[in-house]
Amino acid sequence: MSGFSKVTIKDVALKAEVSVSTVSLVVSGSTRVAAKTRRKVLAAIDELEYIPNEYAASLRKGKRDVFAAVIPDLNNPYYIGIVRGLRERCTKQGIVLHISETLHDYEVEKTELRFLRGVQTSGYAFIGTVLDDELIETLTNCKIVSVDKVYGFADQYPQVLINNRHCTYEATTYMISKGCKNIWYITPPTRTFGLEERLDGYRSALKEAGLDGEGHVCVSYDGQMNMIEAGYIQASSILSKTKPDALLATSDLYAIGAMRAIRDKGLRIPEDVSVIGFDNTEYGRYYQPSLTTFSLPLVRMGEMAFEFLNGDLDNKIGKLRVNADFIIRESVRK
Amino acid sequence: MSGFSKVTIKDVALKAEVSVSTVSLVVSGSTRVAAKTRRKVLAAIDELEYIPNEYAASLRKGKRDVFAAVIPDLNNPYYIGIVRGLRERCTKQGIVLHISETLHDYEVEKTELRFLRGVQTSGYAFIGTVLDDELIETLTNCKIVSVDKVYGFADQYPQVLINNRHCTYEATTYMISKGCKNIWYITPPTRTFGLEERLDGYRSALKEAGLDGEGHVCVSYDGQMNMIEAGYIQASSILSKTKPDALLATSDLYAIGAMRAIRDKGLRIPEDVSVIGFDNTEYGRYYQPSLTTFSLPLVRMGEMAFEFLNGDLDNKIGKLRVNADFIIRESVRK
DNA sequence: AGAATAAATCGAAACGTTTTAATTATCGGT
DNA sequence: ACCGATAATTAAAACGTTTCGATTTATTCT
Repeated sequence: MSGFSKVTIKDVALKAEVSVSTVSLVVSGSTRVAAKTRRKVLAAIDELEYIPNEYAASLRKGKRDVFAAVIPDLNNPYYIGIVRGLRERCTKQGIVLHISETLHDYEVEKTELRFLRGVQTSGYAFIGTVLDDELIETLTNCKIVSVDKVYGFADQYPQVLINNRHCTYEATTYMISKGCKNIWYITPPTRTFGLEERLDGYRSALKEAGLDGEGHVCVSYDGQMNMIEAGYIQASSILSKTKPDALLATSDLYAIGAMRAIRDKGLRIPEDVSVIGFDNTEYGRYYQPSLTTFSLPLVRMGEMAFEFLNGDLDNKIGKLRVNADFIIRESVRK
Repeated sequence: MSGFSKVTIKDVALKAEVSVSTVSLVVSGSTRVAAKTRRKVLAAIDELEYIPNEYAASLRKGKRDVFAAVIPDLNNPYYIGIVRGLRERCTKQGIVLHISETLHDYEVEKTELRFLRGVQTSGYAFIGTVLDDELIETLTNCKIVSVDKVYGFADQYPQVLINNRHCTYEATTYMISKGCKNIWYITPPTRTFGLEERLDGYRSALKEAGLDGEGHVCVSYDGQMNMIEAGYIQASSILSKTKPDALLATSDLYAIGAMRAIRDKGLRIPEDVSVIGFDNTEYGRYYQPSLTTFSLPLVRMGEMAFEFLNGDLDNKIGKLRVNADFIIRESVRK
């Protein structure tokens, strides 16, 4: 625990018999300081265990490089993958990444955003987050990128998106090709652009095959964080009113809940009902039967978000599409 | 996006026709300012969209209340639950919680810790993290608490622990009572105190029952982050060399991997082999068969960690035990 | 060797707050 | 209507850096 260290740059300067400015130069790795003095300073720093005060530095510099990853839920492996890509690049560049879990709670969003603005956060990655316009508008002097999902006036900001429409289209036609006729779709309320697209892909495929998809959507309730449970509830509700032979879910987590619901009804997967998820989680992969799903390049998506925030992709203000791979496993009938 | 706002306290003071100090007083919610002036200031703040600069404030105040949650892996629901309890309390108190994911990577640990010291982090919660002595020693002027697991000289710091020994003992005797005889235990390397205790509980139960437990441990490799896969690999290796009738795992995630391995061998759960996990994750709950496991008061544990850091539990420097509940479901034979 | 140039170092001013101590305004009691 | 006390306000110093421009020291070129 030790004492009240509080070693400042001044102490170092004193010990190294050199000016404060020189120490600062050394610390920031400037080249215009003689090797000999640098050594002296470094030695002093080492001995005194000097740690630069971030607050003072950032205050003077006018900003610190802080990026924020705003996600709804730490429990969703989907978000975590993206965050990981973001974080790796951040630490590589000495940028601090602050992770904000909002739980879709307005109060939390507000306080987190307040803090983030206070520390002059220069880059915000909103991941699967729908933010109040009012809240978004308070963000000034910074870069914003939206990953996969999207808030109200999102078109003002760059987005990294997956080929949503194509995925659900492919999944649905795949099921149809295996003989499924009564295909239901489990999704949260589609207030977001990405989810809208997914729904659209699903419907198009049904329509093309001459099947009716209008009623075959089951929306889980808003703000539901316990996703597996939500999937269970939604699937149960479907099963109680009809006899589907296929379920398509916008998340592996929904799918896992759904599979359990199917089993609880005494039905078999995939013989009686086929299931397809989304995200290629470890959970789906090791479930029994293993889950057919889409694999998203999550880490890469996080990296792309970083590149936007970091100005590497500067002028390309627009959507950046990323491909999801269809992973065929055991949960759809042969 | 807008311009270069950069509204400072000075601007507010100017607009409200009042001194800088008064604005500061208002912002910090002091009572010694007249209602009339307060209104004026508040109006100015509102109009100018003033956001206090955290850096300046913290620099002046000497510290900001920042706590850190250091965890190895964001993908483990176990850690996330604890973090959530911690975070809730933090935001309630206006304390910022910085989440550090280390992936057990020394370099990451070092840079994260460096940043955290720079922002004068006053409380560190190490969750499931084994930190280098050298690294820990650099932490000064702050509170430290260790949750569930423990590093080298941990006894200097308070810990919140679960009743590990009791859990594994109970799980093992339970399996024995159901007729299991060849019970294996899947655990990561037991460098940590908590895991040591768990192993001990398992061994005691076996010994008491006159069974040999010495060889019946399967250690997954170090630093393995993909826990389900690790469980799968370890269980496969067990199954290839012997014919266990029960598997006990230190995490639901290991157990899920193990269950899949068992199935892949053509064996049934629980008829051929029983499985018990740890942590009571959603995944285990909805798996088929649902997983018998231990439910930990994760959120409460996070809250307790907070209380230590916040000084609420001040003098009690020691271990704080928390009970885990045995959740009996379908994965153990009747 | 001396002037001109380059390299290394330094002093001091800022960055935007909080806080202490001092100043000014307000109030209750006579 | 005045005094003392209390409430409200303020000026100015400090927090620990970075950075600009200036100064000193070393190097190069004639």
